[in-house]
Amino acid sequence: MKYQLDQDKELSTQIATAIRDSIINGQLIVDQRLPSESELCDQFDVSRPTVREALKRLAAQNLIRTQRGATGGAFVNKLSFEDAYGQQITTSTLLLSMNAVSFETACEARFALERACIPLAAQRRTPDHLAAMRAEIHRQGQPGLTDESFCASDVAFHRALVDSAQNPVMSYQLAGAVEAIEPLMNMITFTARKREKIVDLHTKIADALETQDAPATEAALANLAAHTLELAQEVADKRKQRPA
Amino acid sequence: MKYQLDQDKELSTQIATAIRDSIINGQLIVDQRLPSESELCDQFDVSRPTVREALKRLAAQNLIRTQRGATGGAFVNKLSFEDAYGQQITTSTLLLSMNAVSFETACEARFALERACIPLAAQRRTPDHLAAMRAEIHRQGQPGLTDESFCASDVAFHRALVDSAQNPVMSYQLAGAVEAIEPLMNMITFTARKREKIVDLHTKIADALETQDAPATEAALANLAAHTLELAQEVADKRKQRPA
DNA sequence: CGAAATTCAAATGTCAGACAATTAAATTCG
DNA sequence: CGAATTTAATTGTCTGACATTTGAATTTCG
Repeated sequence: MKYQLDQDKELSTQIATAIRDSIINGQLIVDQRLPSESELCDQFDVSRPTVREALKRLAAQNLIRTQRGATGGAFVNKLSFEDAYGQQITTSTLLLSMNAVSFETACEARFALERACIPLAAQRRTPDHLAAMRAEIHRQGQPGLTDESFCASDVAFHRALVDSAQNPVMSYQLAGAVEAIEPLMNMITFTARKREKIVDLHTKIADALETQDAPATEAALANLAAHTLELAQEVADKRKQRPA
Repeated sequence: MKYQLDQDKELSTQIATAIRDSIINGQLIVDQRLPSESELCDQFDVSRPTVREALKRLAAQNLIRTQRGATGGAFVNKLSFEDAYGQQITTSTLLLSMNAVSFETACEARFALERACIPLAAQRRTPDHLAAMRAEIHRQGQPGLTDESFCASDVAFHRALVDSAQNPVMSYQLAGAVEAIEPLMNMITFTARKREKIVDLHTKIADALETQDAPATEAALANLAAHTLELAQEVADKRKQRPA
């Protein structure tokens, strides 16, 4: 294997990029073992710490895993959907908070994308999915639930909805949109009255999904979207009055 | 700043996690300088190579950037939408190829999510967006275009469509779905006849979007989706006949 | 002979100290 | 005062060593 390195960047970056490219274009396949660290030192003509920094960069992206011991080494990692979910959620959450994305914008994206799942969900939802959704709805009705737990349950409800479309690629793509909004939702205070309303809207969604009525489900989701935006507006208004 | 480290994992992982958490929960804010490497060595009671491996992990996720020199150091990086796009596309592409996701599944996800953009796109699309889409359509009609370039133009067309909804969160979330399918599309041979058909379908989408007719745009997109699946089916059938 | 215990070797994980390169600030000098 | 120089702080890289882990080879013993 011969590597042509870039220029100007740090060595560990160049090496990480070279190896990453080899993985992407298929020269290195899943579960294949990379050369040992000392072999990589020779190949790239750098010291071991530099090689290790490069490998850590790749490990941070779940592109490789390392094992110690006699038959150990660095192996090309099969990126799992689960790993990808996690990365996706972390990145999305940070992206929203660091760029001060408004609740309206995030909400709009979330509900628009979720709507895209409905036709498939109506077609494919299983009793398990419906049960998961109803379980969260029930949880949301429990008194004494903290606002954080209520939001977490809300996210779980929507995740179940998305998963019921039974398309792993969609579930992955939507993970960020569904989860990253949670920190923003956590700024809302959910009174008993508000929770009741949301539980009602969630129930209507689950009911429509159960009858496999896609248009009705879309309509119910649209109602929830509108209601959520109203809640956010209230918070924004209060904040404007007393911008502490 | 006091850190409570996990256990059992490698030191550089623990340190990276601790710092990442500080960034996520807001203890470290954008552009804030982290302690110097030697200070981190003292804080975590590890050697410099170990600290550096941790920092490289964070750098690989665009969470920090480093500068050399007297006033240098590691700084919390503001994760830009652009950076996030890139990560998203890389991850999505690898996810699809490593998990052998079928063209049908990826296609279904892509068109379903893209459909979610239509109502907003119909409302907000600007002449610039329409011009970008028509430019790609024109390109797709050029004779002598390679299949790769044709696919790249197709991706650019869809990206323009998504961007016309003018919601950066949606553009980000869809980046993976729109771009990651390109390697799969590249396995299709686009004859002149097929290209003509696709150009026609693209044109219908652009026309409908121009008149801000959301239902018509959705219908046109659905036609494209159906046609794309047919093409994929052809390829799959051929492959089955002669599974070389 | 066969199985358990031991040893071995290879690989990653960590440490210590040094020097190189870069960069902004401080200092010096015309 | 301004330009050139020096200095100090920081990251980037190298060298070499030792620790730890782990599978495989070897040895030992029933």
